[in-house]
Amino acid sequence: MSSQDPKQALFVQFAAVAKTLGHAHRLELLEQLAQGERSVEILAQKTGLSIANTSQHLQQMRRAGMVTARRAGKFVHYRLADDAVLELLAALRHIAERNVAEVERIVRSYFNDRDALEPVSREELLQRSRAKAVTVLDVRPEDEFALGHLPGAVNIPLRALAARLSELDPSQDIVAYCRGPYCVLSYEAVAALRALGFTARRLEDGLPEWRAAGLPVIVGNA
Amino acid sequence: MSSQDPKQALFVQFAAVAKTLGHAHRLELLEQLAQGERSVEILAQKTGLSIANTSQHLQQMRRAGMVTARRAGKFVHYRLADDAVLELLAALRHIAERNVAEVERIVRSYFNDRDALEPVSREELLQRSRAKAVTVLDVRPEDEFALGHLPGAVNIPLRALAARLSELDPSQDIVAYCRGPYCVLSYEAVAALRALGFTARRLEDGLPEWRAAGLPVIVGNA
DNA sequence: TATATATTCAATTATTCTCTTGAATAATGT
DNA sequence: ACATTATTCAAGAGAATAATTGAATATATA
Repeated sequence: MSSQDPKQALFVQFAAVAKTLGHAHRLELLEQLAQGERSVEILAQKTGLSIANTSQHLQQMRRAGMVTARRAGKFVHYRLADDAVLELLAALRHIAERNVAEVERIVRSYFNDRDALEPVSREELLQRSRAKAVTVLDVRPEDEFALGHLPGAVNIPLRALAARLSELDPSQDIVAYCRGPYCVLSYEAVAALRALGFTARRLEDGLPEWRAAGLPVIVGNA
Repeated sequence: MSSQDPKQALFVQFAAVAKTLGHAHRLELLEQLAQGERSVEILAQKTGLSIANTSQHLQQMRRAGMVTARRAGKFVHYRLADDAVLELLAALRHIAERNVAEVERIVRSYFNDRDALEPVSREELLQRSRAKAVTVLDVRPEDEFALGHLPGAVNIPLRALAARLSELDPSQDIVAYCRGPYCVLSYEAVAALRALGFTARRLEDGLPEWRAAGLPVIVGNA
């Protein structure tokens, strides 16, 4: 299979890895896997794909070394193979943000409209959180929260937010976070909370990036 | 074009950028562009692709925001759009090296055989080069050297090495470099020089990574 | 051992991508 | 204006990929 030129042979391999990122469904699966280890069934349910389709995409990513699989009883659990996957995704985002007009348009028209404020940096949140000077709000679904979350975070999924406002202290600043840079949940949450008079901002990025930065995470049971 | 869900719309865009890396020819074009700005014709010649095919691949990368083009007279010069492209390529390499068996096999069977020694780090080379305690040898073709090279480097393309040994001081250590991590030129050069009794090692990575690290580069005229 | 469940495999169809060819465009020089 | 050169465009054949379906495999439970 490998050509005479080893560099060519390597480029073919690298291209195969890159090809794996070249599909929106797979990027969405990777965003889910960045939250933690998950079974095929749950991934299919979260993404709205069929089980067979989900399985095929996962296997393709496994062949490319992007994810690994582990069998536990009836279930096969997938996870990211490497922290470099997050770096790869971050670099992909940077290029698209800075050089693709359509991406700038989407980000401006949707995300900037909803939150003109700078996000809170991880360092700032860490300090304020240790000083108990802030409410850390995780707006992801319960199961993702259970898989791992920020120390001291309160979990109110976006869909339940309106019904559970009483759990939030109106006198304290709120910092909301969710799955990652373009997860809409925290944007929606912050917009809703501000409209209700709360002082709310978003954390930069999400849990996977917090974890990748080596900051403390409360790890739950799969 | 963009779906209701802005995240989905962004994933489609990110996937389009990634798809662009999913072809060995385009990775090779990017390696060339990492040396500096180049015209379509020269890129076609360096890669052995037809002009039309080269042009199409370049335009695809331009649409994805990976490269930019600039017209100068009859020629259109392409260059990398962003330093993040190098980061993206580095992350791609890391994942493939660490998780794809075939890549490990190629690297071991070709590159490790040729050079079991650790490469010289950029920092080490910078110090020894300033102290004039080392010969810095650029084994790329003349035109790539002219586009930009390390300070104080001597340019002897690999193909001319055997004929121009007299230009090298046998009493001084040699550090060879070329286009990047898997450019075979410096591996071949080091192997050949060692066989002739020289003390020779490779620089880690190549010129693009040296430049990306913010280290000094002698820039030539395009 | 028989049955249920989670996942993967295999085959099919529709779609997309690659490369080639020849023509079109854009700038230069006569 | 005309020919020349560099690049891009457009169209088509052939190859690769994506999603769907139903069958097959592997594990757990009765």
